[in-house]
Amino acid sequence: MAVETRRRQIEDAASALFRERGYAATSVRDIAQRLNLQGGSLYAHVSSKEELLWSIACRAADRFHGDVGPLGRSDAPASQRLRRMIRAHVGVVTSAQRDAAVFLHEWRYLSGERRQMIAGRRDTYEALFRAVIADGVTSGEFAPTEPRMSAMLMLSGLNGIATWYRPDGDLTPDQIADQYADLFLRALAVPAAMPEPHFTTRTIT
Amino acid sequence: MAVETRRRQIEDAASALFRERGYAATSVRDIAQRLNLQGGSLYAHVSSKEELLWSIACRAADRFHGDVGPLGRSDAPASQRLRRMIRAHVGVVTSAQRDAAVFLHEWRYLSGERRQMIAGRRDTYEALFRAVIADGVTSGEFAPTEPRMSAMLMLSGLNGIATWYRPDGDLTPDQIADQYADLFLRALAVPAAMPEPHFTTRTIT
DNA sequence: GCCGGCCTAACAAGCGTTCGTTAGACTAGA
DNA sequence: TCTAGTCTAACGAACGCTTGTTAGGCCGGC
Repeated sequence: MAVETRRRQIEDAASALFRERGYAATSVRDIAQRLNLQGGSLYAHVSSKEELLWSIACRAADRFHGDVGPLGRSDAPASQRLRRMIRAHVGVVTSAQRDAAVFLHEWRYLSGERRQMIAGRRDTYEALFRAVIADGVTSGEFAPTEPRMSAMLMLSGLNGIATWYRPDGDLTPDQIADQYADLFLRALAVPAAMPEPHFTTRTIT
Repeated sequence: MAVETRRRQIEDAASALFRERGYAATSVRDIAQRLNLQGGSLYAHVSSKEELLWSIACRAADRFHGDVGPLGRSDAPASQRLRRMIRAHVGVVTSAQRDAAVFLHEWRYLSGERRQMIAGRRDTYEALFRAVIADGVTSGEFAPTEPRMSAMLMLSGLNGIATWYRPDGDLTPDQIADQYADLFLRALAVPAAMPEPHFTTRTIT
């Protein structure tokens, strides 16, 4: 309990510092100082600096997959799924901003197996967006496009939010998400010139 | 001459390493090793590690502003300017990939005045995109949108290319740029459903 | 013979991590 | 109720190593 709490405090302080200064530029003593501890004292709760990074990256990955994954696997129309995913993704990025930034940018300082694991979860997550876009294309909801590229574009854009979002800014996460979703969905929409004969046009290969 | 060349070699090696491992995780000895030198020997050509980072960030900033800036300030229609800017930006990102990545991600390890200078050039560059989008909106070429957000989205997407682009991949920079431009311009386009009446619709695309 | 370019050697500072120790709180037994 | 034992959380010093940087000397080409 008290141990658990302390551990969380350490992870939170580390998460903030890793985001502010980067993993390599943050020392164990920096983290300890935020909690008014000595450097060595952290090792009662943590087995190494890298394991700390690993924990933070994992809990961020959990949130992304947990919040966004199910929305992508529902059987709603692709455009609807996509909009919901975008909203959820922006939700994670803004509410767990520090963790998200660590997951997105600092994971590469992990080594070996741990690094591969996070890379794998990243890939799986990206594949989720690719799949929904591909679904929309084959169902005729979206204009033909290279899902690989549009998904990368979308995720780069969404992840950029973690860089510039400020909780005290004048835009709520949902406002941002909706505007982004509008832009993306318009980018993917089939040109209205010759409107599709409405719904269940699943037959396009 | 020989000095200039050596200096360039050092900058290039440093640029590659800063991109691969990050500035803080790259040691002066690492850089020297790439050129079969001893760590201390670099200091005949370089006054500090940070000055090296500064040089690399500057030359990247020069390329972005030099290649893209003029295109944004021409008096062509906004959509045309934007497409050209995107192509040029992707050109820089792919042809000076390492420098660009350093400019985009490692500049924050600069301190004091130098850091502010690069941040300023970044802001100016972003403002260029915002301005073109705003132009397009007021001229009726683009649907009403928040230029701040659409510009951030665009730049996040374009800069993400620096992360995943591989010169030996199966997409040329121009192909990537065109696909991205298509997506962006469709996202910004005024809905064709009820076309604007007047405004001398200068042909888009 | 000078001088640019590189070497080796050293420097102080800081790194992640370990370890013996301690202060305080809790618990059990007499 | 005292006391002995145990547990926890942290200290603070030290370890071996790496960091950025400096200094002095050697060598080859003008």
